[in-house]
Amino acid sequence: MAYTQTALAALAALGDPTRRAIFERLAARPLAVGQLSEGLPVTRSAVSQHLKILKQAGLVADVSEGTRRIYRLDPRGIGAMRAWLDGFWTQALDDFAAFVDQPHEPPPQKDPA
Amino acid sequence: MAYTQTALAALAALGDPTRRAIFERLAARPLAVGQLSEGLPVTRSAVSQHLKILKQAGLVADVSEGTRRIYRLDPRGIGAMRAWLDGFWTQALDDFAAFVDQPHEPPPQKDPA
DNA sequence: TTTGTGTGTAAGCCATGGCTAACGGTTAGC
DNA sequence: GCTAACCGTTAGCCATGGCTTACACACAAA
Repeated sequence: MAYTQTALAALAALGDPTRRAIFERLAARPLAVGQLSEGLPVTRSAVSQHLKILKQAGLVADVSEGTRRIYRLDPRGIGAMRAWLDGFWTQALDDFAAFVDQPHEPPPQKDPA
Repeated sequence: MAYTQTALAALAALGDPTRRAIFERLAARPLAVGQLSEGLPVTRSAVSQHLKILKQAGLVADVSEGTRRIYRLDPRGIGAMRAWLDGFWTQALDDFAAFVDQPHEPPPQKDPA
């Protein structure tokens, strides 16, 4: 499960509101750094720093186009997060069903050691 | 799309490493707060504060069991995150395919207004 | 009621990290 | 060559938030 590290980095990256805004903005269409910063309440420098983190997390990818640098979504980070979440999805449903079906189940023992 | 707010709160909550550790620990099995803090490098008080945030994000749910309080995973928050991610998944694949199929596509215009 | 267990909460400290300003580097065009 | 446009990086400031300590509340057993 080598995707775990990528998934954790992606989760940490998308924990910041500004990075989520950048991510959602790139989902609409690929953009250069300057265009990206125009619609955001922070400096182009801040956007560049966030893009570095998003890129390391596998959430975005960039392509040089002359002097400009076009950023777009990268499926790798998103896929890693999806796989990570799916691991808990069925487990959460099972736990939920257990509490519904057996509400009087004794609680887990204090120290099974 | 009322799940968006829940998804954003869940993303912000899982951005913290300690909260991810709590979340993964609860995925193994439901636990009380005391048991939860025993396996973590922080105080029980810190765990309680994190659980409050995770609960508000719809990621965990709790049930009173005498004086103890059993926490388990809540499918709602996880489902909201999955739905939020799926909205970008196909878009990311499309963007990726566009860059692969047409690498010489002209960059987006500077200001379409 | 009294005692002990289990938990949530408030106050405060302090490190993490997001932000701006300034600089340096690269490319395109003249 | 020179100039302009675009971007990444650094240094440093400062607010956010995670942590601990101490306190307050709820429940169970005696």
